[in-house]
Amino acid sequence: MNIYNHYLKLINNCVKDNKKNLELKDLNNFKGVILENPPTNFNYDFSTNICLVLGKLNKLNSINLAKKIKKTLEENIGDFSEIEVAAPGFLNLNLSKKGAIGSILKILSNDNYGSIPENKNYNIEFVSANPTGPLHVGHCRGAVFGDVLSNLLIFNGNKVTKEYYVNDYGNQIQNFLKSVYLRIREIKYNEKFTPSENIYPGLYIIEIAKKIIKKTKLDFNDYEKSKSLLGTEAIKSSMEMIKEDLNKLGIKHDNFISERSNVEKKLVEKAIKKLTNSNYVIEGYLDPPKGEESKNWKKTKKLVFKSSLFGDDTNRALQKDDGSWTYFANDVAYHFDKVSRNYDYLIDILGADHTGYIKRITGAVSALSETKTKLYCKVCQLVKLFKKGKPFKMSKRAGDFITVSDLLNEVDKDSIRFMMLNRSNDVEIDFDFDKVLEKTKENPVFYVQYCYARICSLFRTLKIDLNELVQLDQENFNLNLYEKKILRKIYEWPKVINISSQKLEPHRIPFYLYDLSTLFHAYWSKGNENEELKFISNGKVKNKNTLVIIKLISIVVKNGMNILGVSLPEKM
RNA sequence: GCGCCCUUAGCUCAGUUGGAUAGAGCAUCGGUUUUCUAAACCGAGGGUCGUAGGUUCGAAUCCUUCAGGGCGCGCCA
Repeated sequence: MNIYNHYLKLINNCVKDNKKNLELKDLNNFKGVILENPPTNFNYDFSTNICLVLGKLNKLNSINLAKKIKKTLEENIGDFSEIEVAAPGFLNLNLSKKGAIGSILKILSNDNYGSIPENKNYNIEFVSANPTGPLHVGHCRGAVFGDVLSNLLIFNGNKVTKEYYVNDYGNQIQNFLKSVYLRIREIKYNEKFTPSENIYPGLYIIEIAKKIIKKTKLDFNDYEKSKSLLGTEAIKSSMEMIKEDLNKLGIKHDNFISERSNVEKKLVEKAIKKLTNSNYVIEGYLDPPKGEESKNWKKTKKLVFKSSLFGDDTNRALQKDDGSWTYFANDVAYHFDKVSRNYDYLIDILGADHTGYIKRITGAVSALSETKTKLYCKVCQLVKLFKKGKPFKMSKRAGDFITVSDLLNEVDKDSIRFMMLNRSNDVEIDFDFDKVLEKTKENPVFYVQYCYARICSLFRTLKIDLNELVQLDQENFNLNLYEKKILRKIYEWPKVINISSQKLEPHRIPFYLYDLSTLFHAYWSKGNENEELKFISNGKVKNKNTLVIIKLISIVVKNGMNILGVSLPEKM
């Protein structure tokens, strides 16, 4: 239920019906006409630019047109109590008692107020961290982002498959397995472990090694012979760590797709065959890489994807020199698999360092699906850690990077989730440990949670179940300024959801919830200054309608926090 | 050199898909509590929306130029 859309339609239809009287020839399907919340100091429920848009289209003076449309609306729509013409041709409108009651009842009658049913089928791939160790903070942002985006899309009635692509194939995995092997030798045979360029120094490898020693009876005297078992056990053990961390963050994927098994299923060949048939893949040569001089580059003939057709700088190799598949080739195969599973949309959540990858992979999806499936790539920028205002460095080489579990030891899940979303994904986050731990207004999570806790406390005092239906007092319906402001904010909620899901930008939700909470806290505090504005007197609510407005806040806050996956304590 | 992202108050950032007098938080200064939870509220100051053009009734938002910052630019994943 979107109140703006409801009244916009009503207004548009009314104008259409009175087209002749209004001397309008061209309506252009009301393109660009909007109804929205006016700037706060105007004290109107809605404002519309209809006269500006139609005036321009029909070469009429906007103010004169506005005066006429005002009259027409007053004669035909009973829901407005007041319509103001404002320069340069805006119409500001206030809902009548009947109109306001109608909107409130509509909101109350809808369990998922704000939801805009789309009924599409999405696949969203996120995290997909290499199974070579635990998650670090960098993964955390994409993880939360993907999860919340999924929640948002589900809230809008879509089917969403949350997927993790397990990169259990390729050189990084080989390095990882070698590292585990060396650690096993260290423990079992007291061999000195010396980190080198391709060997992972991280101490977590020791834990994995211990686990594998305990679990198997192999002697680990020959790397080649141990490799297959190492492969399954070490990767399994990594994935367990990763899943545990995700679980602590409240994230659960539906599918884990293995790169290795895609390769073994010959999916790569199938995908490439399709692309070859449609002439997107050719056998050819690539130019040497730009940027830095590379030492080992050789010009060899190989299979190449024509990603330059899709705006990429250059075509991309599908094979390495030795003829084996590149990471990209395997990823093309994976996306071919996704395309063939018939989703309406694919979404990939990427880290900032993968920006350059977008054109080739969206190109591949476009080619593989014959432009039927659209892939959206969303990039999350870096998270910079701060402690007591100072940057908190982590070095991957030394293996002392900060893991998600380190983070979770200090900061609770709710704060992490909220903070990771309290920025646009295009902007770097300064994540300050100390600020997140604060229980003040400076920490937005607590501020919103506190708002809900206060509402719960209010209902507790009144001995009314927050989940019960609260009746409006229609006879004495009269909202004060605070309530009107809150109600106007409540009207905005479906719009926030709409834009967030259309632009795949969930960060709008925490900002909105914060604003809504501010209005509530302000209203609440008025009771301290003025006894009249207290909600309760002698254990009973003074005005049922106030209670309904507060109930509306609780509905929206609850829906919003559910999407964010942040808990809402009833008492704080 | 090329591609993507960013540039809005002293600091960190929003900005409703082109609308009215550009908004929050922090910081600074000043005020509010025998409470329906002060973990809160109220007030004040603070802006050439990076630059220069263009599009139009109207631009922080769209187009172009330039400047500054970040990320990326193997057949690594």
